[in-house]
Order: sequence, then structure tokens, then C-alpha cells
Amino acid sequence: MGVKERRAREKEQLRQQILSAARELFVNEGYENVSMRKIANKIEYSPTTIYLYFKDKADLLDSVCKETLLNLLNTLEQLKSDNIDPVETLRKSGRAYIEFGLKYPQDYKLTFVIRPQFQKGLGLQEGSVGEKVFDYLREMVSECIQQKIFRQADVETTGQVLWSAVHGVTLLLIDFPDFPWTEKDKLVDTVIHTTIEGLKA
Amino acid sequence: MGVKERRAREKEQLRQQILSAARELFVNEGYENVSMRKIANKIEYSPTTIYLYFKDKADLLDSVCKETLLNLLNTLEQLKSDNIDPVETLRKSGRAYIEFGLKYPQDYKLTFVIRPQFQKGLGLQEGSVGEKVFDYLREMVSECIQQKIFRQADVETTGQVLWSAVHGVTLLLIDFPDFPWTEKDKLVDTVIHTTIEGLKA
DNA sequence: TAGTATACTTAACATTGTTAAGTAAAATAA
DNA sequence: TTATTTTACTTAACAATGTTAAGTATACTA
Repeated sequence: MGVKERRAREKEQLRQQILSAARELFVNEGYENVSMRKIANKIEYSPTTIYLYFKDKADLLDSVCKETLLNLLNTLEQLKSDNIDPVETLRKSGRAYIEFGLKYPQDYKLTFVIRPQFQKGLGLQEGSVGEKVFDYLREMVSECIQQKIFRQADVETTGQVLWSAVHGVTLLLIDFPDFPWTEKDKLVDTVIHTTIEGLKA
Repeated sequence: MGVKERRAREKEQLRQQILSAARELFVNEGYENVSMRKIANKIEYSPTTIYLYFKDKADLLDSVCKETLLNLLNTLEQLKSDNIDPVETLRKSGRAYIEFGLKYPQDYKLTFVIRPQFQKGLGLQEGSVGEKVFDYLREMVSECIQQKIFRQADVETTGQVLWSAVHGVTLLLIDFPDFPWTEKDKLVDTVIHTTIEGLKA
């Protein structure tokens, strides 16, 4: 009965092949500039084969996005154990969050800008990866508040302010790549530093 | 010699008709879901007529966004004369910016998220309205720096940090209306307050 | 060895942005 | 007035898109 298993393995392999071809194209050329035929060409299958593995183009992007969001969560979780100082962890997490957005701008925009527009109703879905990311943020903020580092005692508001800052700078850097920004690392650091200092004061 | 003038007036009228039909459709159905034919149907002209008035679909989007930015600029300019304290002006401007985005969420997203996605390469063009909006921000920041209110002397970076904060919270409030946000005015005020305090410290 | 399920392809559809060529009507010139 | 040019618009067509229905080999099962 190993036949079924082997077949399943082969299917999964092709699914992954499609997924990574799609990711590469989406990231390099932008979602709307990538056609199903282009992806098909890359993996040397007919365009319709993709539809045997994914419902449609949006589903393909969804899957790509979910994968990379899991990556973000992983990256963040790793930082937590590294550090003891909660403020330093927060700083590093903010930087990691922004870097993630800049590394996978298509995925980031899909998740945090495009999808909410068309998937109205749900803020962050119950048990979704996005929710887990915000839970992570909550934890770190709690730590800072417990240690009396932050002025305000309101975990929610504080977390939302931090999210606003990193979300804003991430999207601006993605969407206006030709704006005369301050050197990227300096801008990112200043945004994070300013927000944290503002919360302390 | 009134013929030319009348004709010019008529052309301008149709141009405006196209523009407002496009805005309505873009705002209600999303840029990608609006075809040139749909716009043409709405104004009861053939699709190709639009191309006599606008270079292509992106140009149409550009023009729609330009109008939006002019509205925003007007709103902001009005605030400037009211106040003397530069920090208070900055605070009010930030609030006005966010409120504008929340009042016209689709227009805001069209201008600051969708357009850059489809019209790549636009930094902020020389003499563009977008540039004027940022110039306005620059002026206010300069004032704060001159009066030694802000720690850092770098006008550009400081402005970009402020823009990140207001842009971020605006988009989050628009895109995740069902997220358990802190009460809106409190969140907005906290974002602005935190950022400004962070710049002072 | 015959039949069935699986995995993939070919061909086609409707729709998209955009261009080239054509057509009436209006303005100008004789 | 009549002929000619300009203007404003339309018709028809192009190539490319996402997607579906139908067809075809091959691999597996009995």
C-alpha cells in the first residue's frame, strides 16, 4: 500500500514547486504582473495544472503568504528567548517585523492591506497567524509595563501604538521606494527608538 | 472667437465627467475591478473616448488621486494660520491627516497604497501635490527644531517618523475595522502624543 | 489483460487595456 | 452657399489575462 503514499508525496512535491515558483515571481515582479501562464512556464507544466493544486490565483497568493507569515512568527519567537531585557527584545522585534515586510512586500501587503479590504468583517481571524503575531506583541508590551518601563499601564493601546509605527514605516518604504528617504536602517531605528522613548517618558 | 472657448469648456466638462465616474467606481469597486469599458458605460461614451482625455488607466488613477491630495492639502493649510505654537499645530495636523484618511478611506487607500503599487517609480514628483503635502510637514517640523523643541536636528528623518506614525494608524483603523481597537480618538491622540514626546525626549 | 482512476494537456471563453482606422458633424475658407 | 479641413467620437481588432470544460495518455487495480 505504499503506492498511495508515494503518490501523495509526489503531489505534495509539485505543490511545493508551484508554491516556490509563485513566490519567486510574486516577490520579483509583483502579484499583478505575474500571470498563471508565467508560473506554469517556470515549472514546465501547463497553466491549468496549477488549478489542480490551488483554487485560483488568490488562493495561490494566500498560501504563499501564510507560509511567510509563519516565517515571521518563527523569527520573532526566536528573538524572545535570546534576550532578557524586554525593551531590547521589543526593539529587535520591531526591526525584525519591518525587515520581514521589506523582504516580502507582496505578502505583507496582501496580508495587512489587500486581504482585509476584500475579506471584510474579520479583524484578525480567530487562531490566525496574524493574531498570534499580535499576541506576541502583547506579551512583550506586558513585560515592559510590569517592569514599570512604560508610563502607561494600558497594554492594548501601547501595543497598538507600536504596531502603528512599524506598520506605517514598513508600508511607506514599500510603496514609495523612490521617495528620498533617510537611509533605511537609520529611519527604521529612529522610528522604533522614538516610539519607545515616547512610551517611556 | 468664443467658439474655441466654448469647445474648451465642453471638453473640460467631459473630462470632469470621466474623472468623477472613475472616482466613484474606483472607490466603490476597487481599482483593479474597474475596467475602462465600465467607466465608459457609466458616462455613456465609447471606451476609447477616455483615451482622448487620459493617457491610460494609470493616468486616470493619477488624476483622481491628485484631486484627493489637493483636498488634503487644503484641509491642512487651513490649520496652519490658526495656531502659533508649532507643536500644537503639528498635533492638530496629525489629527487632521488621520481624520481625513478615516473620512475618505477608499480615497486614502487609492492614493497612498493602490496608486504606488500600479504607478511605480513615483517618488514624490517635482511640484506634485504629494510633495507639497510633505513640504507642509517639513515646515512644521523645521519650526519645532528651530525652537529647540525636538531633540534631533534632522528635519527629513523627523518628518518621516511622524508620517510613519500617522500613516500606520490610519491604515490599520481603515483595514481592520473589527479589530478590538482602543477607542478611536484615544488611540489617535496616543499615537500622536507618543511620537511627539519621543521626538522631544 | 481489461477496466478505472489519476494527472496532466489542449482548446476555448469571456474580459481586459489599448491602438489603428474609420466616420459623422462642426468650423473654417472659398 | 459650397468645399475643405478639424474636431470629437466610434467601430473593430489585437494580444494577454484568469479560468473552465473536455479530452488523453499513463499508472494503478482487479
